[in-house]
Amino acid sequence: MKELEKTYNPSAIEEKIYQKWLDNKYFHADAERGKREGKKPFTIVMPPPNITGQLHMGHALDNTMQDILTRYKRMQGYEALWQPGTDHAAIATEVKVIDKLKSEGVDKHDLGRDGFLEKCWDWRKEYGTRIINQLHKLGSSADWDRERFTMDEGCSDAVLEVFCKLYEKGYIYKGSRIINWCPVCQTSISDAEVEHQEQDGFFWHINYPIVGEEGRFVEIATTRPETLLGDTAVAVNPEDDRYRDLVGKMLELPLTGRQIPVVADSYVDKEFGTGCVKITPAHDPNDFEVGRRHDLPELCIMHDDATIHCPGSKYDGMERYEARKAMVEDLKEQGLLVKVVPHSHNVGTHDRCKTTVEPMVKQQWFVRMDEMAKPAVEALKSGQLKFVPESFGKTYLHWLEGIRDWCISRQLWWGHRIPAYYCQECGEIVVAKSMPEKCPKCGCVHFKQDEDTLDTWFSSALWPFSTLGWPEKTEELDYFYPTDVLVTGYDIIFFWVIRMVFSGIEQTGKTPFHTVLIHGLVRDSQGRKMSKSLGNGIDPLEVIDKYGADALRMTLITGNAPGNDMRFYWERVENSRNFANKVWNASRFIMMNMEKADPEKLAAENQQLTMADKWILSKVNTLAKDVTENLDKYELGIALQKVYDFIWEEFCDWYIEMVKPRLWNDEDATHTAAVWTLKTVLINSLKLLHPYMPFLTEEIFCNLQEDEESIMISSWPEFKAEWNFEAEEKAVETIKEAVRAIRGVRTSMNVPPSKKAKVFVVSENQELLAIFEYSKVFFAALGYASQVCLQKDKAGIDDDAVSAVIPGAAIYMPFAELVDVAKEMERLEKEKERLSKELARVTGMLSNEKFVSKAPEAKINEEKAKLEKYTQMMAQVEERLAQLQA
RNA sequence: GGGGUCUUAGCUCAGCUGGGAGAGCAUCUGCCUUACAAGCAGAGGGUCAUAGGUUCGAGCCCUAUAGGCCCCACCA
Repeated sequence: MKELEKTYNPSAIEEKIYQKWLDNKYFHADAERGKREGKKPFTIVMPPPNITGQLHMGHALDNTMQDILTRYKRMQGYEALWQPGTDHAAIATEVKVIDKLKSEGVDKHDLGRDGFLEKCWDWRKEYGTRIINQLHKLGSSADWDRERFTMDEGCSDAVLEVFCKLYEKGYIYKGSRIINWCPVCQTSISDAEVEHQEQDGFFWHINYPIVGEEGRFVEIATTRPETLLGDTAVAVNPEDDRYRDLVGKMLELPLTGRQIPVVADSYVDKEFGTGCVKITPAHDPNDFEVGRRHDLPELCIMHDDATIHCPGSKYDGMERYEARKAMVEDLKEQGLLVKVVPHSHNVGTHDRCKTTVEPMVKQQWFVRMDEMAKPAVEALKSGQLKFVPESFGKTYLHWLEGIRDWCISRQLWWGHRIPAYYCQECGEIVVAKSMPEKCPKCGCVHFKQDEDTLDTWFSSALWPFSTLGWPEKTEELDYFYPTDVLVTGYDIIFFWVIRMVFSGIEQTGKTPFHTVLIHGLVRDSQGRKMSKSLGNGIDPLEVIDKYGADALRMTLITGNAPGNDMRFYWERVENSRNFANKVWNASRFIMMNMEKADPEKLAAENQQLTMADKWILSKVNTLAKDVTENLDKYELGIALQKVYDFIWEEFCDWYIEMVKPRLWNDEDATHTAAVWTLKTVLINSLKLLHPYMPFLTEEIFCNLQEDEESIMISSWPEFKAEWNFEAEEKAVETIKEAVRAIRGVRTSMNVPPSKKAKVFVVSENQELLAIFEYSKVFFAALGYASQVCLQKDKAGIDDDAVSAVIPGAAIYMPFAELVDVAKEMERLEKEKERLSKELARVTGMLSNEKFVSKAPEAKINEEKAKLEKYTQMMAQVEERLAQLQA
């Protein structure tokens, strides 16, 4: 057996251990093996990190949770697959590559499509594995042999398959609709990618002259005067008496000389603004709808970079805000600007670059959502899909119920190119997995593929099954799909979770996972979001470097409930590190004692277990049951807290201290039993801790047992009936209570630990005395006793001995020279007060007829037992007080 | 405008189906006791936001109020 260092040093072992795991293929899940051995599958698909990404705290949390679940299930005997991979991150990567090229003085268009894509693949080669390597440092036990990429061959096949199927079904269509346009990224984006930000702006009130009625105007109010150039009507509410006569009349659109009609549409709110709304169908989603209802022209007045497109006008070519300024000036000059009122309103921005989004009418590809949303809603309502915590199910439903068609085409080069081909002769659109041979309509053989690519989420929506080989009928798909749990942050429910659910149901007929485990954000110590611009981000790799991966993992899981944000404190990492060190040192102690033990005796089946041994076995047994239950309910934080409390308090602070006298005494007949129990309980604790702290537990587990290969492939502790010792549990609790009482008294009297005292335990309960008799060895040690005397009465105890009362017994310590009678009485009075409070509560309950008649019997009996206990203790305290007063 | 969520010790947060309020850090008091000072033994500290209600019993369930945070939303 190897001697352990005095303090745990994670950096010395983590890499070595991880390499061992990799070498032994412990992370590898195998469908064939699982089937052959009759194992149940357990599957998690890793949310694929972007190839542009670097490990941040969000990843660390997300992956730690997944790793805990995977390791737990693997130890339970499941064929556990944690399917990893990376995402091509269409727009994010394209932007990064463009930036890189820019720094080299190269423009994307200079390279051409193929040249640019080559640069993107170079990027992927260079950075695609960076984050994967960082995930290794965290201890992630994903099956790296199965690592996938959203643009690899298989995933791309899945994309083609889905696109073609949905197109045939009529769920994908190409159309001219209003979409969100990012003028900086020069692409359309989906609704989910638009962030609404409250901005201070103005309401410009403008008069539109009524044609043929000199001096009469319609006053409209707008927050975007520059879109005036695209107005093709003014709308009023049909119920609005003020403007009833105007409907059907023509207005002269200022600055353009064009004439536009007044239309009536119920969309207009009479109470808001002036009740007259300028309608710009090509640049506002609402106006677009109004325009379609009234068959209005859609006049596009902007270029893709958001400069004004208005040939023949002075504003042509101006930047949008510059044009606004100029137009307001001109309106003012013409006397058409009525007033300017400050007004704050929501502005849509692109979540990636924060540019104000420009709604535009463009030809784009869309996924029809109405039909596919229905089964996704049903999946949740029927319970096939469950969110943890449940409240996020409401978010999910709410979003699905209001869902609009999904714009999936992007004017980017990096991504899956849309498999639509246009006949060069007749313009026919053919959607197919590859370039068609000839046009089904005209027979022409020249085609041009659509220039656009797909939204990056189109491919990640297929991730749970595309990674398993779909659309091929692979063994993996058959065995591991549907997957079990999806772990992700609440910020990604709309983008990803919803799309995986409806895609999974549509393509495979099955909900892709039964549980979505949601976590929150890791914030800085002041509760702020960690961000690059604030510079407040904490690098997980730095934490691992300083304190070890296990400490980081533990910090991220402790004291956190699903779905809640958490704050990151270095103090908390220190605490985690301290715990790792505690486990380390306890193990070190145990190993030192194992060395001295007789290996043959230690290996024996029948150990001569003492009360204390049975107590701790019973405790670790219950712990295994509890932790399992909590893990099954995804209560990772609670489960860890229980392991922590058990190891630190019960095992280290109590049990180890209890067995020391036995270990130091070679003559003790139960010496080996003590070592055996230490080892057994430690091993079980390590196993329960392993999912959380894989490195530490592996290192100790293997040092402790040279014949064991890895804790990873050991079996998860299960509750054993033969380790259930209720009587011993109760007995040890009594001893602990006595020890605590003694320590309390000693501290309050400032007795130094070096000063031992004779301890008398007085009780009329023979059974109780027997327990103390049996526990004498460690009771004396823990209670700083020079000698323990057990007796039925107070014979031979000095009147001025210090005393304490526990249920069923009184404890006396003769500290003649130290006793301060006044202080002693004060303490007893305090105890009396406490007891009378308890008694009042219990008697109150028990004398309440309604309680007695309605509460469950177990509860009533529990209270009755307490009444007895407190009454008895009270009597002893009172007796002692009377004695001192005498 | 709609929805969600939170308010518990000085700080940050746990608290499972309702049955005597917990942790870490911080504070105070003793201890270098042969695994660990990254430690040990004690202690103090809470009208569980407020007001009602349901219940034998509420931190937990219901209603309202106040404050904080988040998400969604087409009010120009």
